[in-house]
Amino acid sequence: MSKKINLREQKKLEYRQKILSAAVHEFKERGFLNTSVSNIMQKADLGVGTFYNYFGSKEEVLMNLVKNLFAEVEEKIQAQAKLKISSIELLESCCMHTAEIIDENKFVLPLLSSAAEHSDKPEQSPKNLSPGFKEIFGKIISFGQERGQIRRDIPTDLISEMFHSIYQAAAFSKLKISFKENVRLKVKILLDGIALKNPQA
Amino acid sequence: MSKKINLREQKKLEYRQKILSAAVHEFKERGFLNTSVSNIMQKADLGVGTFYNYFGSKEEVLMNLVKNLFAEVEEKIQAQAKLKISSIELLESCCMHTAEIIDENKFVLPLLSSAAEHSDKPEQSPKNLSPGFKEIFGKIISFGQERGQIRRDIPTDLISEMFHSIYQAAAFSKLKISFKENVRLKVKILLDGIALKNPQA
Amino acid sequence: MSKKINLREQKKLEYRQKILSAAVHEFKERGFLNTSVSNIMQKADLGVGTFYNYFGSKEEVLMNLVKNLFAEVEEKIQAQAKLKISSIELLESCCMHTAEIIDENKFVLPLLSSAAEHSDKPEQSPKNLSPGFKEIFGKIISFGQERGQIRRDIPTDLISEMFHSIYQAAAFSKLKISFKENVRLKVKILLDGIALKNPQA
Amino acid sequence: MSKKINLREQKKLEYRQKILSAAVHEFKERGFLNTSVSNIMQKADLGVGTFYNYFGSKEEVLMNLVKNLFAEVEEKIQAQAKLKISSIELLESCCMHTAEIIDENKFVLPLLSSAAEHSDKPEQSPKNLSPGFKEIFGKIISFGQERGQIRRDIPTDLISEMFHSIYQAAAFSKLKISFKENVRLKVKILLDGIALKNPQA
DNA sequence: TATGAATGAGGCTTCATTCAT
DNA sequence: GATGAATGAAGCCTCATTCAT
Repeated sequence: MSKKINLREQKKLEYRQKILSAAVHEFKERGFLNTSVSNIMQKADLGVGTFYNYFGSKEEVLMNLVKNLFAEVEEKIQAQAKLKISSIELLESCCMHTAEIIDENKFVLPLLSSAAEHSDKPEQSPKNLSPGFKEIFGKIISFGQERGQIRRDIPTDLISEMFHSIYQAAAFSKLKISFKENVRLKVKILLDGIALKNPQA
Repeated sequence: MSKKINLREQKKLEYRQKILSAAVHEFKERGFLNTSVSNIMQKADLGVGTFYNYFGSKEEVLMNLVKNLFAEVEEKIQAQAKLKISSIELLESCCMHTAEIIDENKFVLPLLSSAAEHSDKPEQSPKNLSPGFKEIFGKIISFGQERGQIRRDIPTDLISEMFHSIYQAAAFSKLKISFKENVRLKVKILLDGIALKNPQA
Repeated sequence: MSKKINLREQKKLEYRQKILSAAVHEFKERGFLNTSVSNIMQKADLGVGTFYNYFGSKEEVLMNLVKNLFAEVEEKIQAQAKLKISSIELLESCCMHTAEIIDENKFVLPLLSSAAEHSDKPEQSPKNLSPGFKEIFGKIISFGQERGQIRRDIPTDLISEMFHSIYQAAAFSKLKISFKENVRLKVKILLDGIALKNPQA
Repeated sequence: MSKKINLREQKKLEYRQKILSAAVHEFKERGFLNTSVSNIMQKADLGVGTFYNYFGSKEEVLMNLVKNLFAEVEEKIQAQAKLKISSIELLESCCMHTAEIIDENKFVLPLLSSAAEHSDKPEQSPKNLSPGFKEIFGKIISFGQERGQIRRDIPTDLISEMFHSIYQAAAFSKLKISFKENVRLKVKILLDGIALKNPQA
């Protein structure tokens, strides 16, 4: 009995994963908007109807992917935060870890900024997840501001937004350098722009 | 005869303008994706079919709008460039002028980064216009780098890209401050990040 | 120019009529619920999309049909009302005229009572038209009550509802007699049930 | 062994009942058409597939419910029939008992007149059960006609049909009075319309 | 026998594009 | 050249029914 259930559950998980993978593949290949549920399920080698046993809509799939991404990012950052380094150094290191994770999932980024436009169901918009992104960096920044390592004449949110936009821009860059290098250099500028050279005692 | 032709030409221009204006209005109101050709032509008080005498697709309209915008931006910047100020000061002033123009046409911005996704005809993507944007800033930056006013350890393109992304991010910001103020503060950081404090002789 | 418009308008009317006719045919044949927009347009020999140039939904088509029916009924009744006869006689004669009209359009009747259940768009429910039906009879009845020709111990609305239900029931009757005869006999009973034998002076 | 079978039989009955109850609940709550097999089985806390071990379709469930209802109505009427009262009085009393039962199960009524429409399997239509309803009243009426208490110029079936339609109409009435009061008043009219005042010897 | 996930037909609707006038 | 109705592909989603476990 329990075996039976396990088998089923396992199959379910497997299918769910199959759909997610197919979705990622299609999103990467055709972009979110040009991907239809039918596309995804064809790739997944499953019936269209099956999709709706797992997700309510294409948007929901995306949200899932984004959520996972954020979870991963956050985890990495938590680990970094334990090290005894300056906020500036922490930000730099976090940025690079984040870049690494996003590098593998760049297709979600265009959506963070544009999906809102497409949907009649704003409550499902991935944009709602984006704050999570900024909050993480926001904490580090405001801590740095408190400790006098980061300038205080610019609102924390705004700085946070700049970090965020670096990923966006890098994801779409047509420059020849890699995503990660792109991020690295921009982060360098940004950190130079916000760091206080003579930290207050 | 020539007069008749002129009249016709004029009419054509007039219609074209009507369509462009209607498109701007609708894009602002409903967003690019939620605007249909029919929407535009209704607003323009013209037949749907007429649209296709002037443009090949909605995307093409957008491209036109973006082109015009860039022309306007460039003009402003050319004027600034004649003043005898440092590259940093020039960039700052150009950024604010640009912000002013974009502030009125924010609807094009989401498209600069995401429209590529929507279209089966990538050759028509507005993305192809985006370089124009960066080139303008690129010139100022590289001039500043030559004159030792701007750091040289970061490729010009990359810095240029950062300026670009500031507009993107500001256009979508949910922070309470205005678009222009948002841009102003970020430009401040960015300039601090790229300026060489002790210009080389 | 005006001719051109006329031609178009004519074509439009013709198509509209074509759709309505096809709808009636299909509704009769398969019932409202089992009829799809696609069914209708196939019968009408027109593209599916065309349907939406004329009507917003299947429900709207139905409403149109019902509206027309009511208009016809009302017209007949107005004519009768001018005759100098007792309310009872007037009701009888109106009922028969109504029966005649409905006889040709019985397929709408099931819908008057059941369509409400099917629709997520209650505001479009044909039920909202039904009142019109009862109001017409209501006026005659209440006038008869005032004049002492019809019993006053039963609310006008309720009597009105009974008339209405006679059509419903007759439309679905499996008895061998004709729709009109069915109505005639029931009306007879109903009138006997509501008539005051000795009209008050 | 026989015990085991009994247990199994019992379980089967229990499940069947569970499904029927769940169906009633859902039909009441969402209407017949908006209720899916899945809805019912969820409410019944059973697997969807199980449904098909007991019933062939949603329609079949409805038929069962209607059958039960009729059985209940008939039982009440049989009891009444034993009293020594006139056919008119008997009808009145039966009508009110019937009203009471139906009041609790109004959801079946729309279906008596419209369900036929929903199904591709007309042989399963609940309409086929409706006669049962009329037969019961038919007996009383024809007996009354024989005894000279009810007019003979109208076919028994037709009068019977009128009784039937009273329930239909009352179930859907939008008037403020209660279902039972609605029925009571209409029955009053109907009885006045069919009663012979001076019963023939 | 119970289960419930998979299935795909089928319904609705939108809209870019064509084409007869 | 302007018009706007016709078109049908394409997307979304629901749900009765099947079938492997």
